[in-house]
Amino acid sequence: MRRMTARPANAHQARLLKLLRDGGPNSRAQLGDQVDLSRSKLAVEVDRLLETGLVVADGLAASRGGRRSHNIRLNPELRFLGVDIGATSVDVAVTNAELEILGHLNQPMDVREGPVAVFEQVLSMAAKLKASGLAEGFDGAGIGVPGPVRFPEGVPVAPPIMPGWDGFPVREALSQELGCPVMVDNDVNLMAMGEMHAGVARSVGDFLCVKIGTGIGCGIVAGGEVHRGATGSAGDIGHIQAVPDGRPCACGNRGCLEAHFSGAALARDAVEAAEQGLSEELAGRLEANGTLSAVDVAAAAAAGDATSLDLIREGGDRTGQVIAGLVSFFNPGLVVIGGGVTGLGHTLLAAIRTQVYRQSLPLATGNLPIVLGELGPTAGVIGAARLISDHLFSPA
Amino acid sequence: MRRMTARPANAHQARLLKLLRDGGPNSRAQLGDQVDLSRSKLAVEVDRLLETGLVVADGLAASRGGRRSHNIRLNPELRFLGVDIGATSVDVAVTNAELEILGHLNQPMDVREGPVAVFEQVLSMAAKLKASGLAEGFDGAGIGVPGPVRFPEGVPVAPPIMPGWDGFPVREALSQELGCPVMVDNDVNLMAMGEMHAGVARSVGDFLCVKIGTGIGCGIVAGGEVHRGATGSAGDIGHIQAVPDGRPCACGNRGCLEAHFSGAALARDAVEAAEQGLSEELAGRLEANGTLSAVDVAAAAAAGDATSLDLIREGGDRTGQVIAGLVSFFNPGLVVIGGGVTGLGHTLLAAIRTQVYRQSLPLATGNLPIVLGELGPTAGVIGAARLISDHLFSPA
DNA sequence: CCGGCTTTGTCCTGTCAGTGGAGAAAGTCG
DNA sequence: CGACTTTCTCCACTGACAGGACAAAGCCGG
Repeated sequence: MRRMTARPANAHQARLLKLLRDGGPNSRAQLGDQVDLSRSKLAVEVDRLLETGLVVADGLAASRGGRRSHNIRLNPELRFLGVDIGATSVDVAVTNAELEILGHLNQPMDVREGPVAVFEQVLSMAAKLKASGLAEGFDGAGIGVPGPVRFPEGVPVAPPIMPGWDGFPVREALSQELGCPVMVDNDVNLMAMGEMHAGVARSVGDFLCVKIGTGIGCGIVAGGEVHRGATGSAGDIGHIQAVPDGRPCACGNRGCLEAHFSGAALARDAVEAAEQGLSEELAGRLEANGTLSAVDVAAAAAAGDATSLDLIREGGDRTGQVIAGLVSFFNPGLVVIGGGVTGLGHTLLAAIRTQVYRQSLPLATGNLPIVLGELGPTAGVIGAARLISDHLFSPA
Repeated sequence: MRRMTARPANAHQARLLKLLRDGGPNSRAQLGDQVDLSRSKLAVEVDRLLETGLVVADGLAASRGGRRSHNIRLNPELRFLGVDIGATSVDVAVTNAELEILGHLNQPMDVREGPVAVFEQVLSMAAKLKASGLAEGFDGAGIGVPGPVRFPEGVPVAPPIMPGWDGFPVREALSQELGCPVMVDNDVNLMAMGEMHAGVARSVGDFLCVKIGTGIGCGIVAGGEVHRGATGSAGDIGHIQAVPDGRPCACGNRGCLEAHFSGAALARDAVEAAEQGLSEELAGRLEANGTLSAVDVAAAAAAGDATSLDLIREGGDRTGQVIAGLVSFFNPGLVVIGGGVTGLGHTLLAAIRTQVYRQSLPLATGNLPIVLGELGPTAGVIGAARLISDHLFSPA
């Protein structure tokens, strides 16, 4: 199949495409109910969309007591590629135009190997997905990187944990390789978009999405729009001071949140605890694997290891204190916790909640749910697909 | 004169009104350059606005080498009332439709006297402004209160420092008394709007406006729009923890920013220092007045008093630490410092800057101006007038 | 099988917003 | 006084859109 190149010609068409994406197949009449256009005008726009091939009419729906309606849906052959580059792994997924995941691959990989090596990996994963028959090509791709991005250009800027990526033209390079439009964003923003599209944050206008993985970041959604900040570094909360004169951080300061709690910090603390003989559980795991990760701590905690539970609780306290400040400041309607360490589950969540509810003002916390993300590792790739679909489903 | 009741009939008219408000008088041709409409269409819309009386054509401009143009301007008889209720004083100003202040009154008053007493005061000040011939009536009023507001209804909610105001229908009551439309917002948000309209934040899309007065608050502007949060309490940063296990705060917690630095905290610390004999300068002033305020500390500091300078510096450090976190989180393009304690001037500013530049990431601070507000005590009333004019200059 | 009823989709006409060109009005300048 | 410029007005043409009439296609009960 030849890839789609059409874009909606006007705001009406854009609106219709997004309704079909978010609400699934619909009859013309159902669309008319949602879009405040006359039936005639609607019919015209739908016909034009049918001509472009962006949507198709396949078959008739069951009757509801009258003439049967045509099923209007997004072209089922459209394919988006969602790429989520984490600090230590790469996720690549194919979705249809309704952003349903058709195939998903995950591969451990260190971003610090640089853009060239990572791109090679991403492309080979995309090729594998294609080879398995899920796609013949891609109509668009979204990609998230673990650092600040100059959004309009799709270029990472001054990323602390990914040297070598600074200024690398991610958007342009990937667009060239894949032969389709590409949008680039920070991975945390994409997670927020994912949860907003298909996760816990559906229909919430203002929320925060805290991602705790190798580092810590926070997606900010205000009025339904992702807030990226003046230089694309909004949400970079890993280096907010959590502990005065605390642990030294890679950034040069002391007491940064990330230095006290994150996947990396937790692993480090666990190794320390094991070596000091504080926990047999952790020591055993360290001996077995030669190293420890957040997953080990989670497992040890699940097995009742007190030291691990303490580590998690303490980290949750630190994180909760910082989030409490952000809640006072931003007054979100929802806080989503996600990322690798969500395996720590309810021990972590309880600690965070306690701190936030204790420290923030009642008005801000009165009706504030603090919940785990619903989509887990797929939030990023869904958000990435959503990013590019938002772009392609807007008037050119 | 009968008050204006007309509103723009469509988006074009709204756009034109705002251009005239922000850019002053213009010819039809100049308007046409800014609005992307054909001359004919523009002429039609301008004529309709002339019919409504919202704008007037008074006289001809000097020729620029051809036919002289008509001066189109907002009706110079339009009057807005801007009200800024602070914790300890009330500001009331009259503006024309271009939001220029025609008259401004300030009166000390404690908000805790409750809405009835404060309203009486506001109305008498408004009456005095009318009596002095500045206005025959008001076409709209904006009012800021020092606490969270449920914005759509214009009702304060759970305001910590203004008991008795909770749920009081400010908008409705004032609208009834003045006989014109009224909008209500948090005072800090209005300060931000004021600085955005006519102050240092002109043409900045994302910025923070920290107001340090009796308490501390922060106006948040994202994408040119004020962010009010899920329950209207966004920007309430006074109770973010600045010092672990620090001073007890009225809110029940310890170490809140406001407990360590604010007009009230500074006065308290100054009295303490004077009583402990740490500063002759302050002790002298305390003896003279029987009390000390932030103004005294500012004066003492200006006179070189080391203790006062230390107090200011320490407060600036605390505030700077909190702002540093907010800068990392929000990544603003500008930080404005305003409110009563800006009399502390550059000592304060320097301390804040030092902390922010030291603690926030380079990308977020690289090109981040941290400046004092330009409008001083008029920021609030200008912002209030702007609020209601934004409302009235939008299609009904 | 037929006629009333419902729902869906199509067609057509009238209205209104908006464009762009012609030209009138009112200047400047040499 | 005439050539040129700028501003504003008028008018005819286009296209977006609403809303009603109507056709198509189903249901159901008799």
